[in-house]
Amino acid sequence: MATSAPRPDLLGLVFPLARALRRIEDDAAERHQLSMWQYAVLSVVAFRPGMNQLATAELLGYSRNRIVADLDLLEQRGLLTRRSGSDRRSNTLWITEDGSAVVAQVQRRIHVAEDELLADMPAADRRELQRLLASAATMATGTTAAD
Amino acid sequence: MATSAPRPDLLGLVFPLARALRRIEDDAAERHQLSMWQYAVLSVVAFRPGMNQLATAELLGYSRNRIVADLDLLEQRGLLTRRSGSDRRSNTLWITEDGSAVVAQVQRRIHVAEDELLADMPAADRRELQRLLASAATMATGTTAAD
DNA sequence: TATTGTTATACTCTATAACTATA
DNA sequence: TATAGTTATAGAGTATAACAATA
Repeated sequence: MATSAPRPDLLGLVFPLARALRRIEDDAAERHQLSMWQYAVLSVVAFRPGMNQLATAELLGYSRNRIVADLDLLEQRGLLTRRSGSDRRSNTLWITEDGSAVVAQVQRRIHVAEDELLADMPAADRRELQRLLASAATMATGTTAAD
Repeated sequence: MATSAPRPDLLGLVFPLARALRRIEDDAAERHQLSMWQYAVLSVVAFRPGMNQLATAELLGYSRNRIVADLDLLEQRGLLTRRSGSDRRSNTLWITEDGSAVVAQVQRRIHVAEDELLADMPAADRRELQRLLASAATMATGTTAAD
């Protein structure tokens, strides 16, 4: 009589993948002297320009405190700009041409590395995994932070 | 003509789920005054007893340095025991009855919380997500750390 | 009074190196 | 010489609180 396999904790399945993907993003961002979070912020600004700092941080599940220093660096490098809008307390964030180029380059490298990581997974499974992860992410946050 | 959606970074999909699952494990472990890693170590010892410290740490993608203090605490609480085997440099790790009970309790709570988190996902999708995550985890590590 | 951005501080986590005892 | 376990330390990452400017 075969005993059924014990139910695994989902984190035990997600964690190794998350760690590998984190490493991929770290490495790709580092080639442009960016941290993973700096790249993440920049890519949100690239795909959803015009939001203020707080909304950008919250979309990423990041902190309004920590985003400040990252934006300082990104702005200093000419990858984005801060503009004060009608509400003079808040800064809206706008991507620059250089910023767009950096996001595109980093993202290209990330996608190549992702494809290598999952090379042995059939394309249909990969699409299905992506769909299910997007669905789970929505349940985990109430909204999706993926662009 | 509709523009196709830009390809998302997989980390952007995995991260929110991983964070939610991490929080679930933190909370469940904390009820027994354990950290997530202490619970993870204990559960490896429960399901794969007799391994030494190094092998246990490596299975988790954890550090042989950091596992020491965790094992000190777990042993002190009577949740596991260290025994020196034939090679007197290495300690094999063994679960106790109390340890098994704690793992079972924490895991039960984790599974309840996971079910709540993914309550809106059809059961078939959840099984499929689990299967695909297990497959991806294997590719990310060369072996699966899930028990 | 509440909100956005900002800064400072303390705390946790993590990585690294070095030591010991065995082999 | 190499390995398992252990310890100490420095660095990175994170959370929290408080302040200024504006609403």
